[in-house]
Amino acid sequence: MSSTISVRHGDASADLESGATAIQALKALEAVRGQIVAARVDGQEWDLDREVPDGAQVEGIAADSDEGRAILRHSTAHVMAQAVTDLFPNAKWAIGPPIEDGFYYDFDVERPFTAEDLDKIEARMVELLREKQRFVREEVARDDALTEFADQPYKTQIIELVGDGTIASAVDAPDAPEVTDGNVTFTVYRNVRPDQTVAWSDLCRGPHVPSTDRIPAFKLLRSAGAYWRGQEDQPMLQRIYGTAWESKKALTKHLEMIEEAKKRDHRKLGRDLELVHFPDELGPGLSIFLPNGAIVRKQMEDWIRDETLRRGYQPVYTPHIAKEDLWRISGHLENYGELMYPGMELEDGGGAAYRLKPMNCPFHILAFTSRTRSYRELPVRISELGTVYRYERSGVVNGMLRARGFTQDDSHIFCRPDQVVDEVADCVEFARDLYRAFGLGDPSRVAISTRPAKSIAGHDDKWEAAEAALIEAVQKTGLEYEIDPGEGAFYGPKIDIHARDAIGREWQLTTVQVDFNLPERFDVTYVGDDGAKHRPYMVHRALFGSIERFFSVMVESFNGAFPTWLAPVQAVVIPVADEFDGYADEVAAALRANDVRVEVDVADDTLGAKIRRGQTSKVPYALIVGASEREARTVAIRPYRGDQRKDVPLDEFVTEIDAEIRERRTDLDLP
RNA sequence: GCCGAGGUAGCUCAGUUCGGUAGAGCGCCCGCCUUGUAAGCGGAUGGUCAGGGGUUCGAAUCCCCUCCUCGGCUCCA
Repeated sequence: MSSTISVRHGDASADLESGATAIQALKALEAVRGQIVAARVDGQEWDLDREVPDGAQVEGIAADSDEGRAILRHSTAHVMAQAVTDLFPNAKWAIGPPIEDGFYYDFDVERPFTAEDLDKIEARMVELLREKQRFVREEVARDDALTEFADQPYKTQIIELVGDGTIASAVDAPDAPEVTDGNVTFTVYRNVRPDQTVAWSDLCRGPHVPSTDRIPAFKLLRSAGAYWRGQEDQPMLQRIYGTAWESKKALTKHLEMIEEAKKRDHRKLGRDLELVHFPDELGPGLSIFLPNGAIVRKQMEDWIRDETLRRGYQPVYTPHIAKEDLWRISGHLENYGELMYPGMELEDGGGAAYRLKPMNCPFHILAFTSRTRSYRELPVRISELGTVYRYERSGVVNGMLRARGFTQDDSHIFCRPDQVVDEVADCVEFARDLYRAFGLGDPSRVAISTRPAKSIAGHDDKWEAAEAALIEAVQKTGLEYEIDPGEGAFYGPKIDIHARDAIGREWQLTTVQVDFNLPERFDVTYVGDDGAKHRPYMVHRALFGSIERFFSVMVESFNGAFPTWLAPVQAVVIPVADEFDGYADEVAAALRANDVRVEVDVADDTLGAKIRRGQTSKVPYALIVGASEREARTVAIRPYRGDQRKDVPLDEFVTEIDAEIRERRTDLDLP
C-alpha cells in the first residue's frame, strides 16, 4: 500500500496521503462548488468522509441537484426513524427511501401515528439535527448484520431476501444493500454524536450527508398505511411521508406548490365554477357534467371528432351493455371480471346476463368483422367516444381522474404488419397535436413498455416485432422516449404519453397499445392479395385517454381559467347603471351574432361587485359599458388576464375575440 | 379491498371535550340604492346534524352497524 494516492477531477489531478476522504480529494482538486452533500467516485455515489481509492475520478454532488436532494432526503428519513425509535421504542423499521419531492419511512408500530405524533417526531428530529450526529459508514459481514438486527424482523428479512436474490430491484427495497456481481456488500450507517457515542444504526446502502446538521430544511407531511414490500398479503405498516430540501427557501416553495395544487383541485374548482357535480345519489366514481363543464367537454369532443374524420377514422356508435357471452369471448370476464359491474339478470333474457362494458374493443372488433375485409382497405380505423364502466376498488376512486364511469376517445386500428409503424407514428403525432390544441404543450414523456413477465403464451416473434415497431414509430416522430421494461400489458406492448401541467405536475394521458390477444379470440381476419386469410394487427389508442381525466387536468392546469375558445362564458357585459342595460344587450347581441358565449350582468349590484363576480368566475373578458361607451359605441375591456383597455370600438373587439376563438388561442400568460 | 382521518345549510366552517330548544360568514332569492373597474344596505329562504339501530327523561354530541368523502397502500386491462 503506497503512502500517497492520486485523484482526478476531469483533467485536473492531485496527490494525497493514502486514506484521504472524498471531501479532502475534492478540496485538493479545488472541485467544491457550492453546497455539496456527497461525492461521485468512479461513477459511484460516495460519502464525503469515505476514503477514496488510488487513481479515483472524483466529483461533488450538489445539494440542489436531483441526486443531491435524494441523498439529503434519504438521510432525513434516517433521522426520522431515529426520532420515531426515541419516541416509540418498540417500533420496528422497514424501509425509508427517498421519493420524488421527499421521502418516507415505514414502521411496524402498536398503533397508527396521529397528527400529534408527527408534531412530536418532527420536534425530536429538530433536536437530532442540532446534535450534529455524523453518518458513519461501516461494512459488515452478513452474519454480523443478522446479529445486530436480530430484533428488527424487517431488516432481517431484507438481509435474507437480498442474500437469496429475492430482492433485486429498487421497487422491492429502495435502500437495500448493494449487489455487485452477485456479491452483497452489507453496510450499516451509524449516527455518531460529537462525544463519539452511537445514537442509532440502520442497515442502509447509503450514501448520506456527512452529519445531521447538514439537513437545512425538512417537514413531515402525513402518515398512511402501506403494505410491507408493497404486497397485499404482507403486514400493513405505518408510513410517514416527509420532504427535505437544500434550503428553507426551497422547502417553502415546495410547500406553496402543494397549497397551490390544493387550490386547483378539479373537485373544488369543479364545484366553485359549476363545471361538474358528484352527487352521492349517483354512487362512487360517477359524475355529472353541469352546463359549464359540458361546454368545455363539447369543445373537446368536437375537436376530436373533426380531427379523427379528417385523419381517416370511421366513427361508429355502440351500446353500453352486451351479453355476458361477448365478455367471455373477449376474455374480460376471465381476466378482469372483478373490475366489471355485476351482471344484470333479465327475466326474459333466456338466462343470458348482460354486462356494462368496461372497454370498447369488442364492439369495434364486431364493427370490423361485420363483413369480409380485403387487404386493400386496410388500415381500418374504427373510432368512437365510448363510455365505459369499471368497478374500481373503493379506495382508488378520485374525482374525475379515476372514475367508475368515463368516456374514452377510443379507436381500434386494424392494419397489416407493414403498416404498424406508420399507424403508431400517426397516433403519436395526433396526440402531440391534441396536447398543443388544448394548451398543454409538447409531451413531457413518452414511455414504451415492453413485454411483462406475465404475458400471453407464444407470439415471441410478434412481441419482438411490435416492440421494434413502437420504437421505430416514436423515433419517426422525433420525440425523446424511454423504455419501461416489463411494463407492457399482458396482450402486447404499449406507448404511454405524458404531459406536464402549468404547475409542473406530470399526467399520463395518451395510451397506444398493440393487442395480440383479441384478434385471436374473435378470429379477426382479412383477405390478402394471395386470397388467403390473414390476421391483422390491432392497435388500440385513446388520445385524451379519458375525456373526464383530460378535462380535470385542464381544469387544474388552467386553474379553472380556460382559454377563451374553451371558456364556458367567454364575455360578460356589465352596465354601470341599469339605464345602460339596453346598450349592454346590444353589445351582447353583436357578440352572440358571432357565436360568442356572452352574458349580461343586470343584477342590482355595484359595478365593483359585478367586476368581482366576473373575475371570480374566471370569465375571459368583462366589458363595462356606460354613457361614454353608449355614445361612441365602444366597450371598456377588463380581461381576466392582461391590461384594461378603454374606448375600444365594439366592432374591433368583436373581430378580436372572434379571431382568438377561431384560432383556438391558448398562448396565455398563465399566472 | 387494506390502514388512517372525516361527513352539521348550496359553499367554508363553529357547536361534539363535559348530552339540555341547530349557529356564523359567503352564495342564492326579494327589495332599496343608480352606481366607472375585486365585496353598498336591508330582508327572506335554507338543515332528517350522511343513514339505520342502541343507551338516556333527553343525542349533532356517547356506543354499534352501514354508506359516502379525503390522504395513502394495492390496483389501473
